[in-house]
Amino acid sequence: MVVTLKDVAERAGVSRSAVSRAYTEGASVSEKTRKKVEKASRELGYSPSLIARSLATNRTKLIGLVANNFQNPIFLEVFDLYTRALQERGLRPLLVNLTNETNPEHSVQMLRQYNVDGVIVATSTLQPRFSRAFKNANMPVVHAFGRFEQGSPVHVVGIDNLACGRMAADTLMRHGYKKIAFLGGPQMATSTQDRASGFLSQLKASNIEIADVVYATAYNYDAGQEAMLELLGNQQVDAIFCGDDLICMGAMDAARNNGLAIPDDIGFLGFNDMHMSAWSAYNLSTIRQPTPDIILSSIELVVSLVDDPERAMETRIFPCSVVERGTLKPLKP
Amino acid sequence: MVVTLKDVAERAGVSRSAVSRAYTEGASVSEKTRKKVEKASRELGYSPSLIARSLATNRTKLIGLVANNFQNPIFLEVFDLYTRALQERGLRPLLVNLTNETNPEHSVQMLRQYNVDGVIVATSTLQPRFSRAFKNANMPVVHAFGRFEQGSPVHVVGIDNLACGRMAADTLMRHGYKKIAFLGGPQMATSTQDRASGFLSQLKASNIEIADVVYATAYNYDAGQEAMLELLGNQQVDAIFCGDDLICMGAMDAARNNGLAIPDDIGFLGFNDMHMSAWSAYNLSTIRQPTPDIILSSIELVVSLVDDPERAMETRIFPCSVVERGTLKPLKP
DNA sequence: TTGATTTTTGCAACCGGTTGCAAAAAAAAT
DNA sequence: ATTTTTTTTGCAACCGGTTGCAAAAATCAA
Repeated sequence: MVVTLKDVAERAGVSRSAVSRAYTEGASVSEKTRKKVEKASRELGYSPSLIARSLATNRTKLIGLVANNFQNPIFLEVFDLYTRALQERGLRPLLVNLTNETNPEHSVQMLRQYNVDGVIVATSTLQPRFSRAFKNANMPVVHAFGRFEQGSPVHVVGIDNLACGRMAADTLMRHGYKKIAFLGGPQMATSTQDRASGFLSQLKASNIEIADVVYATAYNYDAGQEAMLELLGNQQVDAIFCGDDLICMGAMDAARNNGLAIPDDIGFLGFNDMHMSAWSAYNLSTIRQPTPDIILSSIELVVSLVDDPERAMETRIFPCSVVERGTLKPLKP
Repeated sequence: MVVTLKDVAERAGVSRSAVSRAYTEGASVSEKTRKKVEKASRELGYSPSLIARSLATNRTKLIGLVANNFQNPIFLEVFDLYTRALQERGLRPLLVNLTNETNPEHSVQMLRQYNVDGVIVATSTLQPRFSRAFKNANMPVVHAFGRFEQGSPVHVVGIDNLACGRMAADTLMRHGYKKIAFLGGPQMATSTQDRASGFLSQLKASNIEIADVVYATAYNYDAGQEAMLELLGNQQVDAIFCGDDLICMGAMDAARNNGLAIPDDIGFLGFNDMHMSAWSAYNLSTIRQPTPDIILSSIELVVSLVDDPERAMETRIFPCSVVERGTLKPLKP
């Protein structure tokens, strides 16, 4: 039924090892036998079984891609980049959806059963105990979009959320806003905490008192809308820094539904610069996170970790930048 | 280093077969040895290797999930549902990104190397030769969101796009529109062709002449916007049926940017009912595709195909429905 | 031509499980 | 207590590859 190494070997009149070697980069085979093997396998339509190879080599070419937010379109961009970049390197993503999962052991189990070569945790909202659990199970793990901190037990590739918070504060002040609020993502997410803390400290440093701080319950549109309604119930504000573009869109729609004009009555600054932020219905000024850089770098890192698990702990931080669009009033001259 | 069957067997004082059987549903083991095995593997932290099991059983529990559109957020909803539903059944999705891929053999290669148990092609824009190539490579394959047609060589789960096109026409006429245009997705997609053809035939049956027909070059926002600009250059229309919600949003924004009010100057009817369609910035009237039903059904089908590859060819069609929101003027009384 | 050196090859064991088969043990029937 | 039947167990082969090692073949040097 299915063509195996043995069939090819017989047809080519060589040993099984010879066939195996013909398919192994840098193995010791003469040009003559390689040609014979190639011919035979072409005629038979042979393609080697990665499963069998995995068993022998203890390498599966599978990378666990762990995510827990399938509501935010930014993650479609993330998956797109990951799948393509992994594919190009001959690796395959094994997608693990941790929405509503609370027990790290389950996920460890899943990934270990498939013997993944490495794990990339691609989210900023998963509790650190998950990546730590993978680490403890002896898998090479990289936390992409994770928190940047000293002495982290896992490799991190991401951004400096504190610096980004400060950048957001500077941007709003530069645009002349005074009554500034923060509308963050879920409060237990480290990204939210850091963005908030950088933002608040920078305002304080300029002697501007924060007008309000609210947190959305999730990184999605509905939660943004709800949080904005809560905020509107409080005192007047003239600008809001949102912890995420999607949340920001929810907030903007809530503001408009309450008769507020953007940016005349109220300014918005988002975070991420997802594709949709450029849509004219939002035209969102935002802080861009260099997603492709983070993704590529996290792949490089996890790949190198496979060959050298004891590699020195590393955190790679990429700079963010402000993207000016239409949700902030023009700069003071 | 890693705990194997043998280690557990030794510790439990039984044979390797006994351990294997303890982990196999319905195998012949006494309660006593099962307990011994459980205890030993708990103490050792054993978890069986699916790779090794796959080699022996010729079942990998991997399902190839083939997609080619990572720009349309509807696919994030699709991935979410697939990953969770597969996960619940002890299966894992192997995500294959076919953006820009033109050679079916490449994808066949990939999936065969990993010995996937089955393949779900989840897209309406992939050329049929791809799913046929999988089929020819002897993999159980289901085309979700595929074209419904007699004598299809692969199993299909989806909707009747012709009927949906007619439903769209009826809806627009019911709302009193007369100068109606069609703004489709890519013209070579079967879904586009069928929606167009059902739509046009139904208008003709009511003696309404179609005002214009244009096609977006991709199922995404930018393409929708461009196509709308093209359409605006032609004669006046008062309502548009778009072949996809995302395209529709692009078109709506283009219309608004040209000073048109929705639905007073121009009405829009979308397709899919993605989450975003309910956002107040669009509040899109649309035709709902029962995505969860299609996904669950396609999983059931591919799973049953694994055990019975010769199963009679089947096409499962789910009904669509109209979701009335705010982009069509109110019904005539 | 002969001997030394390098390259290529095949054997056989191994990766970590599953499973058909026959023997052993347990349970039921006589 | 003995025989028959049923259940449980271990042996050994197998799934489809890889790889260390020693033998064989090819190449080079003298």
